[in-house]
Amino acid sequence: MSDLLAGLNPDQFAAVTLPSQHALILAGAGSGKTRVLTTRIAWLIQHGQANPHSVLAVTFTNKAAKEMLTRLSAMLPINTRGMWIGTFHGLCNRLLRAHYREAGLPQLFQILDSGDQLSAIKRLLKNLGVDDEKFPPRELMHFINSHKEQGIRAGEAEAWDDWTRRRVALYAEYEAQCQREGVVDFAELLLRAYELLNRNEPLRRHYQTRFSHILVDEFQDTNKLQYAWLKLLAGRGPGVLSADGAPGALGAGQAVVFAVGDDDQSIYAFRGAEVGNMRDFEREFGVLNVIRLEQNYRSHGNILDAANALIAHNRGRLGKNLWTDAGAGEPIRVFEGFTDLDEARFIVDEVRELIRDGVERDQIALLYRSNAQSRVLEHQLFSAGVPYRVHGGLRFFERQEIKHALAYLRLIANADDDTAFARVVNFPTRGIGTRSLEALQEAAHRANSSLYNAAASLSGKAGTAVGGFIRLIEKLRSETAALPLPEKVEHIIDVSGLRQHYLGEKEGGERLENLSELINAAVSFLREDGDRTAEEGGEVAAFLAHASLEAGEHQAGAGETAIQLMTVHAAKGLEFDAVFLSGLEQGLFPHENAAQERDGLEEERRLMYVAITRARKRLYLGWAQTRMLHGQTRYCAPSIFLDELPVALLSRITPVAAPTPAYGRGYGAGSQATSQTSSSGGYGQAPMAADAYGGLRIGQNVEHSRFGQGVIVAAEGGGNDARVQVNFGSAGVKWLALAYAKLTPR
DNA sequence: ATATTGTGACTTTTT
DNA sequence: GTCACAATAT
Repeated sequence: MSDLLAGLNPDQFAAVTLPSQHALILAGAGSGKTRVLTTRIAWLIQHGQANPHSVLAVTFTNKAAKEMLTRLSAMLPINTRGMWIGTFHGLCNRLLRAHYREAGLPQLFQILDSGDQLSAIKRLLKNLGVDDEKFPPRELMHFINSHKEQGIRAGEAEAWDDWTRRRVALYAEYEAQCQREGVVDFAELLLRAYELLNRNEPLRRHYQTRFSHILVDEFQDTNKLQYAWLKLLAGRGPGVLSADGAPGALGAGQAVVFAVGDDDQSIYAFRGAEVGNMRDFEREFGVLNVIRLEQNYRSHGNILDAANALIAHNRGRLGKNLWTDAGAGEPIRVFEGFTDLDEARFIVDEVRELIRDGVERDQIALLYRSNAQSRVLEHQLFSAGVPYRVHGGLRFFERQEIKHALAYLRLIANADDDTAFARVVNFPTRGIGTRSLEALQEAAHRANSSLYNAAASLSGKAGTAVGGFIRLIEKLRSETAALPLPEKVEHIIDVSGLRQHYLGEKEGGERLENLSELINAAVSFLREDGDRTAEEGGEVAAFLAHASLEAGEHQAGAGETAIQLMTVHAAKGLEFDAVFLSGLEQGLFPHENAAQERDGLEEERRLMYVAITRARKRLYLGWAQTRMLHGQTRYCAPSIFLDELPVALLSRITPVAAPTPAYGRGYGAGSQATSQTSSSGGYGQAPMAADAYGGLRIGQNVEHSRFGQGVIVAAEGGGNDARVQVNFGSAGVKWLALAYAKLTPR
């Protein structure tokens, strides 16, 4: 009973047992956020403040939602199945399925994932004969989505110039097309659900009365629309997107909102997240309870101190300082490579040492700012024979063979789904080329009908290829009507010719495996979520929604434990014993594009903060003087973030050589006097010992007895093999072995 | 209908 | 440098 609260620290305890009033929990990294959130729900239920039916808890990822459900069922002897715990999109889907008529949707409406949405837009542009040079589909997609995320329909969108007027018109056309086809994209899911509740008063009252407690995870990542949706459900404000609800006492039909978030970990502003929602929430809900969770259970002291010092450079924070009683631990290791290759080599050497010392492979993470950086690391790991796993990239339900199979399933469920139709009319190829397809588009456009209907009415003319396709779909529909979902899927894969197609393909083996896996996915879907299937429009619709909303793991975790490679974004929420952060260079991290964005540097800094706080015991920060980027060698200065870390916490280790101060910002010129920055341990103005590179570094001017004056443009190797490439101007560019050539620094 | 060549982009990303 | 996508050639 009371062991629910056992082991909570005072702040956590306070948060969990707060009275039924709005609350904002500022939960620092590693402060037990999820635990507090779930225990709060359990506590509310246990103390009769709420019952499972009246709780709504919302997260951003399926993973977080699942985690919450698992923990909750471990804490309480209740059935969590019927509870409204899920992602924003998942819950909106549930709402729309339950009230599809009121929402103006067909019962079996389909959900477009971003890939589907993009092809839908491309198709639209083609149909309308719009020049996709002037209106790039991706740009248009972003335009449409960001409007929807602000709650702005095409009819209400403002346009300042011709181009935008045109884009608004296309937005309207796109809305019409989706409506005609009975499909909704991700943003539409939220906007529809919002509008449904907003317009339909009885329905709104129903849900407002039903939910007495609303809990929100990762509140700093909510966008405008999500916040508006929350306000609506909480019974705040008349429902106009921008309107304030009057702060004050709770009335009937108002829910208590418990929001958990960390403004310092807001790293998704680029996709519409509004940290400002936290302040707005505090103000608009008249939040009386703001609790800070600052005790960190993850990292050693030095790591936390570094994180705190770094994030202190941001302005307008809600304020928070992490601490731990775990002790200072090891210093943060800072290393520097001549090239990105050097950096990678060093990392891999160090990784191998860690493994030798008994660190579990999956407790080691290699983090980077952008995906392109993984290449060098992967290469080195591969040659060293260290097993690794790269996160990100194609996910299960995004694979083409899976999308094809699902498109057949979609088409059977909803013949108006043109996206699905276009995907598989000629896959596997059945002689329906571009020409017949254009004729179909034309006919469909004229009749204002779906491609399928156009094809069906056109195919009356003899046994055309198109007719064959229609008959195939009809056949599939009738043959599979009575089959349970997994058999339906299997039958479709066989009869559509997909299996046959991949059987004949050279590299089709993996695709065939994936198709079999899809059947398994259907089986486990029924096993795990089968009970909600009825309220979401039947097995097929529920499964398809599942496929769109939960794109599946990135890759099957193939047995062996492996080093983890991922972007810093992908690492949010995870933790590792040892973390390597590579590419700490100006222009890369912070990324150069961030400089153009409002508060771009601050978001980059938060990203760095997230990266640092992933580490439990050991943290490595690395950078390289030169890096191959876009096929060109770039000369790099160390990241400004390195300068923002207290020198006392760092230990400089330079793998190849300790170079001299030379060029660029951060060294020599300017920063020497104040050089807290790049001095101390290993480099900076410290006198150079004789070493492999003789105190030379890239960008440095040198003199050679025969070639004259030059500048070092590259370096490789170390020790006796150390070589540098020098541009001597008119004398040419030479590689020189340092063991032989006499180079004098200038 | 498929193979080949060319062109351009290229931060981060869940749903 | 390399990937994806599109226009062109076979």
